[in-house]
Amino acid sequence: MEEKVFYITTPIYYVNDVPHIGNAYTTMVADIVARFQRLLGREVLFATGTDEHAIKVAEAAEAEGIDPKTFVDRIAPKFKEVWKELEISYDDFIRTPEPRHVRVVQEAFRRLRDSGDIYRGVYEGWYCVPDETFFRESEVTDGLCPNPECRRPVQWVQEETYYFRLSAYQDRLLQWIESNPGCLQPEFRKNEVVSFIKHGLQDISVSRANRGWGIPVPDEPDKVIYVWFDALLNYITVAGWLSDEEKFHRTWPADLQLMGKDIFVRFHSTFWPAMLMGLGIQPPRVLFGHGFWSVEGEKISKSRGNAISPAKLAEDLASRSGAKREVAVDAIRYFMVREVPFGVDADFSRSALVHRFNSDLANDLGNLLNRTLSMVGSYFDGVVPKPAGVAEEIKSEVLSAVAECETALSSLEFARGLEAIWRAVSAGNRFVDERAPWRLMKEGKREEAATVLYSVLETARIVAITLSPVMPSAAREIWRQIGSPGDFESVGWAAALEWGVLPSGIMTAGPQPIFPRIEERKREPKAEAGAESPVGAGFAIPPQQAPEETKPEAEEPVISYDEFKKLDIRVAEIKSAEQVAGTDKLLQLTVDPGDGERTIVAGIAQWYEPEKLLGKKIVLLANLQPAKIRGVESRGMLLAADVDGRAIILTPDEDVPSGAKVR
RNA sequence: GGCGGAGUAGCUCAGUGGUUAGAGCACGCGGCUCAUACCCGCGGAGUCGUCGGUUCGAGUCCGACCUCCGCUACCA
Repeated sequence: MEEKVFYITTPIYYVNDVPHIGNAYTTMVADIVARFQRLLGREVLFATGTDEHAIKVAEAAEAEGIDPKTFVDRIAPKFKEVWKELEISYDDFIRTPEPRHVRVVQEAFRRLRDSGDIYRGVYEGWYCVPDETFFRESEVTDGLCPNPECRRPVQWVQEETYYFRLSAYQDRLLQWIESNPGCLQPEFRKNEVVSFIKHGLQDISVSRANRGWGIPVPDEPDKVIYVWFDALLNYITVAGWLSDEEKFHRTWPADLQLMGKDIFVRFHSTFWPAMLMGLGIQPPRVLFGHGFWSVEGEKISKSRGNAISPAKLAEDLASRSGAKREVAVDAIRYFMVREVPFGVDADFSRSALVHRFNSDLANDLGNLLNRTLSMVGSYFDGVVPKPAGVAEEIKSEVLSAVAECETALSSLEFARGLEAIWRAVSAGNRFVDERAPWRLMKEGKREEAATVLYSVLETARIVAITLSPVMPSAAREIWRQIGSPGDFESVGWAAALEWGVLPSGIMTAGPQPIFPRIEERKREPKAEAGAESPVGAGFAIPPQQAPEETKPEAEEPVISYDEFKKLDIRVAEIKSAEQVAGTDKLLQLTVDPGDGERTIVAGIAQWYEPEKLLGKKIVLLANLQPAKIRGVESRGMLLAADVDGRAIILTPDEDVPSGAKVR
């Protein structure tokens, strides 16, 4: 008997949405799972695709004066391009207009109609064309679509339509959920589904008037099939339903269907399994509704213009760090599954990405490889040394990390899996530190040094394997640099469970930093972490406004310690001072806050003479947004006591060096 | 309004009723010098949201309340 194929799906995406960080996330996660399963030796079918029959699509085409098919034929390939850039290893890419799919949809419709699950009725009420959604009379109060994202005018329609008897599946759905623990994940979203179903399910309209785009209802060409009915069925089209029964038998039910939380409850956890039940097909094994990404704390929306393109983001990251483009893609994949537990909402911020990149990838992993290969180069001519024995302590740490990683990845706990890998990385760094091969070499203990370095290379080999589902290119590069022979693509997870596989005597490729550190600002690394840099600091994330400033605060505002930490206040020496031409209050000062001279403008001319200020130590707010005052750029603010409008400069109680931090 | 979840270190979070509540990051100090100014070690005055209860013992169980979030319903 042939083994079940591991079948994993993403939703199929609307073709009028270019992939952004949100829907790329679903696809990246699916890719990670697919690669992991292949690594474990499973045959995998990983499917994604495009949903092209929406009325929105037809309208967008019309707006450009072309027919819908031409329109989608132009857009759909762009998805493939983006997925390729993001290293998405899909096996099948389905487009809903494909004949194999049209046939499935029509046949499913016909069968459900024959069995009575789809019946003819009349719909009367409000209809929102762009949303393709019907609303009850009570829901529409002002003639506008009740969907707050939409709010466009609705139409009163009265038409014959087909309904799917969703209401009949209430008990069967609840029973399915109850008797299949884990079929709806995460758990807290399962509860939402149960609660939704228990409130009562209404039959759902599954046809629309034919406006020249969509899959026609069998025998009734004046109607087309509702896009969700159409779209959901893609999952069984790909699996071979009606076209390849043998394949379908090996593939269905899907092992994992991933999607965002927005389409989890109503569509994937309710309508979809009910449709399958009506067709006599098993529901999928696991449906997973993950959380949403915000960007710099704000909801992703086209109108805000913060729907960042992951490909563009990778390009920017690459250019800022000097990493190869595919490594930058890997870094983004890493960030998105490492930053938060899978399932919950998360925020994508530039500073968090840079932080992860520098500390996890560059410092911990990259540098481990770099320092090791560098020593192998200088002590052993770049040849993998022969160990004198097995270093049990690091071996056991690494192998237990692998075991935990496997458990975690199997249960979709990616962050935990990566934490486990990083424990192996840390073990490597600690081992190098404790054994200090540079000291061993000085003491002439060459064999011991060989054992240490070999052990770390072995750690790197194992890390490369376990990391490869998340970071395929970086993993391949690690593999190459340590000189590991053989085709990396054909290595399996089992090779990570064994210690001592890397052959001695082979040449390494020498250290070439895979993740070059991103040096953001040379002189103020501390303030950088939390601060939002106001001026174009790279990355395609638009600068944010500061909304908290606009709220009127009647009471004395309180700031958190965190906010205080953002202030970079330092002692600075005044090097020169002169009146700003044409003003009577402003002095232009050259000050040295410890990192070189800079110019600031201060409104103290009425009380201080320029000559007397020379050499004086003042207190400077150094990271105030630069401003041009009377044509002079001021990069900082002198702090002074305000006594009835008069400024009194603050100076240190004792002489302190320029640059001393004030806190 | 109903249902559900969350509230633990500066931040993000772990934490089967059982000694002095943990991890990572950040911060501070020390060490090392192979390495991408990296890495390693050490450190912490936490009302475990509030109040009450059960218990020999509660971050953990129960009740009430406060705050935030999600889903759902907006029907007297």
